[in-house]
Amino acid sequence: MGERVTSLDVARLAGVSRSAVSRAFTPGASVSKGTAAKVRAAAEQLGYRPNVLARSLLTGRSRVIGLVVAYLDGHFYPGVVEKLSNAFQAEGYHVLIFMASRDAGNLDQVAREMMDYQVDALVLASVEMTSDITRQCRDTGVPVILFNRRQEQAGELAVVSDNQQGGRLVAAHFAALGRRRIGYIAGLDSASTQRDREAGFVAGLEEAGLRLHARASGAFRPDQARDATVEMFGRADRPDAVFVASDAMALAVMDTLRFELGLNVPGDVAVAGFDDVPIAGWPSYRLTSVRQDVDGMVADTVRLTIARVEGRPEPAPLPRPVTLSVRVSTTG
Amino acid sequence: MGERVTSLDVARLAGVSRSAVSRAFTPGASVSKGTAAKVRAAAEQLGYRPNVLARSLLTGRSRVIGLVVAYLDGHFYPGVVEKLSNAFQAEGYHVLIFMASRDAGNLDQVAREMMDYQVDALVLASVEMTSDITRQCRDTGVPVILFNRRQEQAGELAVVSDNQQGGRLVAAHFAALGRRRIGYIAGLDSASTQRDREAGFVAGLEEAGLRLHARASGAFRPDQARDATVEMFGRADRPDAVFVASDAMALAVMDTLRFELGLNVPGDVAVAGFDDVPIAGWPSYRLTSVRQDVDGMVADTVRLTIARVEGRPEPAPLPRPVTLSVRVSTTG
DNA sequence: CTGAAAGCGCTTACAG
DNA sequence: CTGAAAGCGCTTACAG
Repeated sequence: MGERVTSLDVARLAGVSRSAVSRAFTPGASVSKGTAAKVRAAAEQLGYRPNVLARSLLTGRSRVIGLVVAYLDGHFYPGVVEKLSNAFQAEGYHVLIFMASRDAGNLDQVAREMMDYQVDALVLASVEMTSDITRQCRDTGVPVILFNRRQEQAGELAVVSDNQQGGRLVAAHFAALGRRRIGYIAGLDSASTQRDREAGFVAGLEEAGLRLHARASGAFRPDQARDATVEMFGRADRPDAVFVASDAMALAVMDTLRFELGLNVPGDVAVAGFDDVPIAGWPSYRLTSVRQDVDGMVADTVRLTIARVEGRPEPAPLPRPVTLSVRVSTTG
Repeated sequence: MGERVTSLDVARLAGVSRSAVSRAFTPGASVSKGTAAKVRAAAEQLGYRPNVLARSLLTGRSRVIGLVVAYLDGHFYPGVVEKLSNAFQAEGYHVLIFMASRDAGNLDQVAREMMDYQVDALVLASVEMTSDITRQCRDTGVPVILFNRRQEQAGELAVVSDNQQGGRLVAAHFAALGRRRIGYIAGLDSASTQRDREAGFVAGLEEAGLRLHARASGAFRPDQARDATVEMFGRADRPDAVFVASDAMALAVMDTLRFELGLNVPGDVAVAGFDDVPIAGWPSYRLTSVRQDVDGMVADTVRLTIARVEGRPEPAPLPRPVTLSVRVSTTG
């Protein structure tokens, strides 16, 4: 180990006190130009950098945000993690990432461990059960922000898209295309995204004088979406359009329709998804999909999180508008 | 904020000293059963958990590993991040994630910030320039482990696949299929993965009495891979087989060949990639690809990292063997 | 503007 | 096995 350089070493070399060193590294602290310059020179020479842990112990602020994610394989959350990290970094915060197992069985332990690290706030993305974890954090006074999930419970801060509007857009699109036998492949019902997307979709169908013709659940899993597709399209009166609650499932649904069931998309079936992940635009798929404003959601999340960490009573942002990326999978 | 519960609060309630509380939370410390039980009961009642920051300050160990990644959109690294996080969590470590921008321009700053957080080690994945960062860390005595990258410089610890062997496998496969006009679409030459894959591929061709017919660079970017494909296959004497240095590019190459150039895969051109990402197996692609043993690499990385953190002189592991997942894109 | 002193919450020799 | 004391590296009122 290289000998750890402390503020005292710098102070001695610069001929000032430890307080002065600390001030020289604190933006806006009252320190004369000369002192600051001497400190900076000495610090440079010794390779000194303040120990963030020691600072955190004093200030009670770690400038670390705990980010809990469960799925990194659905093509949606990797981009989210990247953008959240970058955005927090730009604000002088850093991200401690915790993987929750898919069944959320270890969520309590994860929550405790994050608290142990004195994170300033917790951002939960792609996590199913959040009641326990949020209660724990509230007791400790650590703000919790849900990303892409609402929680009915009072007092939860959530950043979401207008998922209902997304469902409604797809319904209107299907209706305008003249499709009549409409199917829906759902995500996990424990997720507000699933419930909102379906509610909006069904409402949109009703507005167009239509109703749901078939429904199955793919639980946000490609393999289960495949099974749901086989079952839904193996029946006599199969749908001529299907809305799938996420692209991760919708891509599997397209593959199943085309390669297993020999159906033409969109000739036999129009397919629409949700998230507009990069692959949706690839030539092999050209999947019509509801696009979330991820950049906007990330910006809202960072602003909301930092406000809460700093004790400002920033209100939860409005749901972000979504748009429909119309592609060949519905229009031919 | 909920009042912070400290070890002193617990000590008072349990009628013991702070030392006893500390020992009750330190596995293997000498403390009587009775005392430990009293402490545990009091801690439970107060909701006490030790402050990891304070402990780190004393012990000089944060049990935090800094993970630097640049690309989270190539379908390969998200799985890596997930597996690394899980594996470190299982060993009682946690992962502070830092996004390096693609051009690595902010790598120095990222390195400094990680040091500020007193990470116990640094794992660098998908990072191009690593010389500065590794030197900085060596000065501080923080171990640096490269994931999926070698560095020629002495003393670097790297965990890699046998990339040369991967290239060789593809060459032998193409030769066995009777392909003669062989193309290669390269990644960034600054990456050892690129250089090793190409070297192995060329060596394998030579062993089969073949040589490279065409070469272009896609720089590990799908869009540049598309351009390279258009150029390589727009010429008269186009290849009848092409090896692409990563699946992220290979999938784009397949799309370009089929949908832009109207070529049949593998009828006109056999295509092989590297990484065997999940999409490679999807019905729309069925891409032959070199599979890396990611689980093995992760295990090596965690073992190596922890050994170094604990001061044990674990040697760098051998390159992990790779296998070829043969699919329709080469065999029809 | 500057320094001495106290203290953040914990662990660890040191005695007993 | 147990407790009192020192100290990890820093910041922050408090005087000056």
